[in-house]
Amino acid sequence: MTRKSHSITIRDVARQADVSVATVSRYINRNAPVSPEVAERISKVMAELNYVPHAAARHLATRKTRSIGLLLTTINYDFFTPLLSGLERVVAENNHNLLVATYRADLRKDYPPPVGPHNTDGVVVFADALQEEQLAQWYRMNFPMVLVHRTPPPYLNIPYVTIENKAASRKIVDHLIEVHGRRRIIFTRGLENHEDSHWRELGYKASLEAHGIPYDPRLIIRGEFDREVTYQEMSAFLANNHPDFDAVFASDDDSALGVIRALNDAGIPVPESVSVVGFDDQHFSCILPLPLTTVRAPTEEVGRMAGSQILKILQGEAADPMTLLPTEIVIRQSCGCNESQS
Amino acid sequence: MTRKSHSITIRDVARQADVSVATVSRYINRNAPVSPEVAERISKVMAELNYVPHAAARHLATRKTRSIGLLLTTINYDFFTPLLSGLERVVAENNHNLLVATYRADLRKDYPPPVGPHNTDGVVVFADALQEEQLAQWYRMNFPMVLVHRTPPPYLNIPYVTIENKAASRKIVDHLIEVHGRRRIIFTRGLENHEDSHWRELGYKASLEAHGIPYDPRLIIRGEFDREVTYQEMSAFLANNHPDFDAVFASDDDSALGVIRALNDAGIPVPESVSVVGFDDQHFSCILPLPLTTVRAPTEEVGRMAGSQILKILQGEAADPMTLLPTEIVIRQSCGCNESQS
DNA sequence: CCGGTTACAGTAACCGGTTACATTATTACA
DNA sequence: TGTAATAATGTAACCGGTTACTGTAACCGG
Repeated sequence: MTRKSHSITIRDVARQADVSVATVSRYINRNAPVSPEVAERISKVMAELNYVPHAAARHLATRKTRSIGLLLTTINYDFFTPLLSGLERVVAENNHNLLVATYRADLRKDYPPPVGPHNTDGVVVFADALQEEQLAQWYRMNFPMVLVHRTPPPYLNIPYVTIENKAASRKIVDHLIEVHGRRRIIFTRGLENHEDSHWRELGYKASLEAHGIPYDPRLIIRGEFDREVTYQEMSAFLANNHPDFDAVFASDDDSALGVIRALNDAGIPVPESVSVVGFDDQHFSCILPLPLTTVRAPTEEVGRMAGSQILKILQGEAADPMTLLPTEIVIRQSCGCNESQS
Repeated sequence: MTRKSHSITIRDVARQADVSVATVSRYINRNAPVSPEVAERISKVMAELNYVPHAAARHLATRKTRSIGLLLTTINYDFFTPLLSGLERVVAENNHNLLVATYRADLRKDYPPPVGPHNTDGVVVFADALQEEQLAQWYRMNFPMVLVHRTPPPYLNIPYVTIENKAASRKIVDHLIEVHGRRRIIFTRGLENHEDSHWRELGYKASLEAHGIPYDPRLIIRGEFDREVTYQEMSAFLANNHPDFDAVFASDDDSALGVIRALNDAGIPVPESVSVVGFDDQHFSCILPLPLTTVRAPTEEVGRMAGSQILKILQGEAADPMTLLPTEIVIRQSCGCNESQS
């Protein structure tokens, strides 16, 4: 293994262009005047030598990494594709890099998060990838953060971008009740501690209450935003003698899929006997055999907004404390309607 | 904005623990013996001060960034989720960071790639995110790379991991011909320059030839691995008076979806009149109204292998020049079969 | 008891940039 | 013509780690 030949430094360029390193640096950063002839010379030498400034050296000197971190709990769901895509775009457009990492605060208490002040200028934190204590610590050292799909605790003034969960949830449950006359509605809960799940449940309850339908805890089942888990749980629910029900509000589309499969297995006709609705409007939701009635979540937009907020902070501007993106229900057929809408 | 208070350096730790910075460094890296009492002291001070070593300083000194780059052409397809997920996992398990970036060599000729020797220890390059010239340059300075879904040109000895495209393509076309008696088979080509597409086309041709079916260029239509593009192209094909056909081999599942939609629009019954098959076996392919007959591509495994190969190189071991992951055809219903298989 | 290791620790150079400060030449203006 | 401002550039300290080199003391076999 030959020694790393990428050892062309700014001094090499300086020497060859017969100027000082300071001048080269100035030329590169265009932060001080450089005479045209000298600029020309430097530029030529740089091209010849194929010189690219060493990022770490630059970071060390400027104490900026020009990269922002994204902390996820997992990448395993297609849900994250648009989030990543949106975020990456704006980050790249602003000449920053994106460090993607997964971290489960609950599992890796002993290890520090893989991205943080030591290697990024700021991070975007998804849901509960980080625990409050860590957020608080970074907040104290005012390290730039923005939370997505999570509200900071009241004493931490961290900008966040999330979506309207409760109103839309309420609306979609209203739809089940008002349009389809459903009254015994199951809710498949998302992940523990996951705020989206919490709000969706509140919307569900609000709708029930508004319609004078009593809340029945037996109709709440575990879903964890996971197709398989929901399938298992729903199957188990159906296997034992269970309370009546005539609809399911799944906490996300993946979960809805699990529900539908379990119902199919049990020979229960959907949507005739049981309406099923989801949340997110993932890519697959409109191409299912029974297109899903769900709530459209602007996930890519969440990514973009998170990016632009964190960049704002880095530029010294104030970020919007809260960015709440609107959601809308999209009626397809799994609720029992037969409209076909994109 | 108060000055960045993350200025706790190794010297602070050293002072407070009453040792030299060298000793602290040794303790942190465990690369030289440190007496138990001293270790204890350092450890305590580090915890108290909440010290985290500054990555850039470390990078500069060691000339290692402990991060690896992933260069994609886009993140916009769910296809990338498993790739990312697999790669991130092994990278994280080996205490490295993952820098995700998109880059279209063809579009941004003037800009250097966002990840490279200046900010990573090695990169994983997807398909044609980089042009040959850039690969060659990095190869010359022996910068660690591994290619995914791309074969390096013969004179560049770069490890690559990809999947068996041709054999599987041939097999799936064989299936159309032998089991379903199809003989006029459309191929929706993927992206120009995209090797997968090329090999799949070769498999297609090989099958035709083996069955004595003449190759008809009029049956090749543009698809670009894109649902929408394929839909448009297929619709256009159907709109004008077109040669007969009785099957479509789409270069990927997304494309297959576009095909099916166009056929549905035209009132052509699938799979009765026309068989449609795809490639990749994406998440959605088995939950479609007409479950897709396709080829299972182990994309997550590709991510994992790419990760382990690049890490091997970083550790000075030799990587496998080629990692060819097997694919298998999965028969569902869009070809006309009615087996139901997961 | 002695020469040679080994364990442990400190000093300071170095990684490759940025930038405060200093210097010189040129221009502007009274 | 003299003085101040400005443009263009150089020198060298500094960012925060790592590590080569050095030194001391304890240890080891004979």
